[in-house]
Amino acid sequence: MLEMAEFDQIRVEPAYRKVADALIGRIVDRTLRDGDRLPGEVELARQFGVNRSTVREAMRELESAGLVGRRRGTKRMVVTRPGRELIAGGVSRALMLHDVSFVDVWEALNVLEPPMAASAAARHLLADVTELEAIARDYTLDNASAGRAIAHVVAFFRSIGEATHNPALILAQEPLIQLLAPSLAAVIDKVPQARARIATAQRHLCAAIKARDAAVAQDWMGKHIRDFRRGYELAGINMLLRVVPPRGEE
Amino acid sequence: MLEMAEFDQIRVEPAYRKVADALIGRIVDRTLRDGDRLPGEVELARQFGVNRSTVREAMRELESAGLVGRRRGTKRMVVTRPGRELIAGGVSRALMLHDVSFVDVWEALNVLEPPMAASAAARHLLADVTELEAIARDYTLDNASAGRAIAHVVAFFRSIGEATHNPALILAQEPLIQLLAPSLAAVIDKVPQARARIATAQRHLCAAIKARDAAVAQDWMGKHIRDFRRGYELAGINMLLRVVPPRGEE
DNA sequence: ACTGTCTTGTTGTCCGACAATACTACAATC
DNA sequence: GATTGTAGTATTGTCGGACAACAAGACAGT
Repeated sequence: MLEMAEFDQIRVEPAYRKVADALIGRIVDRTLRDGDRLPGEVELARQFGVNRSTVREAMRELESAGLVGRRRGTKRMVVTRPGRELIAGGVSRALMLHDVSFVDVWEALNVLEPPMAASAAARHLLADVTELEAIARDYTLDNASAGRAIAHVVAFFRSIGEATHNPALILAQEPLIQLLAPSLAAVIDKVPQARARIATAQRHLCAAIKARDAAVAQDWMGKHIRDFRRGYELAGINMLLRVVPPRGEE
Repeated sequence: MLEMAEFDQIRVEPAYRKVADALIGRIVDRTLRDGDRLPGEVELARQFGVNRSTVREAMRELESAGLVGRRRGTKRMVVTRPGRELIAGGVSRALMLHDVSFVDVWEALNVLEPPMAASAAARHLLADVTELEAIARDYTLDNASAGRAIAHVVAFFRSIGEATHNPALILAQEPLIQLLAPSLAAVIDKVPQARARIATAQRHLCAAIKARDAAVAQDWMGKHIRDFRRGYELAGINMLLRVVPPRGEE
């Protein structure tokens, strides 16, 4: 047979995709801005010249991407900017499905967090440090239950993220925390000294960040993260195991 | 008025969300695995006891999350694991909408990439280095057009990511590359020495990674990333500007 | 100032329908 | 034997219309 250059694949996009893309385009190029109310479904169907069902399918796509949403108990859709948790949720789901292991997550945290602490020390505003100290205080006062303790630990990391004022870092950090959090319960209850060591690290981190001492902050965060790894080892958790979804929450 | 503990908000989820959640649950808990063919829409509608339209809306949600998809030119939906580009696309869109700036992206790359190079040096397999060298060669041979040059640069970063064999790092890196790439065109054409410096960095990185010398790899990647920043400065780009979506591609 | 009531617009869900096309099996042709 | 045509079925994409539930106002009654 004669050799011949292959043809490009011809892709036929269904109407609901085109509608979705059109809307996404308008949001990305800021013709539609955060808070704007979208026209109703019938109106959109009229404008695009498609059926309302088609518009609705497109809408579901935008909705799950966090680009549109409803305000509490309201009916009309408004344009929204995708929230951290939503996006990070998608990322952590993807990571789980790609068999990410505990070491993988830990390694990523080990890469990310110390420089983030340094950046927080350099860039934080006054309110950030207040918030951070409040969370550290909450942790020391309310860490009896593993669940509460972890919630505070997670909040502490998030708060350091906020203090960097860098959305890219914040969003990179979030899925890792989400993946780590559920498994921390096992660690924190099996390792007696864990709670105290976390408190110490948080105290030093607060102080270093407040004093804008990036080097010390980075250093203590490094210790902090390495402590987590030691915790896993002491708790006898095989870090090559893949991260699994949290138990059925209902 | 008497003070009284507030009630929890009661949330009424529409049927399409519940259907979507049910399906997502099955995928996340691996009852449905990658490659499995889903039942048809009518069958699903029967099982859930809802209308086909409702199933379809749920489906769009899963589809846009990358959890299901169609193989080229086939009709039935199959379960898929969300691909890097798709997930990263959502993340970079979110970052753009949150007004991430060039410094933000650069800072994140500066945090992430050097340790990734180190990790790649430590963990790579033979094939990884072959691939990496191939890409470096492609770059030196085909960098006349800015577009081609950038494509190779991006591929080089991705390849280093792959060499770490850490999905968490790979997925953290991808949105940053996606955001940086389009703007590199302006840099690479305005800074004469850029192409040569990139080639040098790639050469040293290949060598260090191949020799499993993590320290040197980390070091050169640091130089490489800092070069990008210098490039932006030389090109006179204000790094506090927010990253904008690439021009209309059609 | 608060509480019903009414109207209207919008969304969530259903039903039924049809065209286009993927899939399958089988016959026909070279 | 391998490719190509044919027919029948399953499935998706899209449409039109329908209705209940409910949010948002407007308005009146107390």
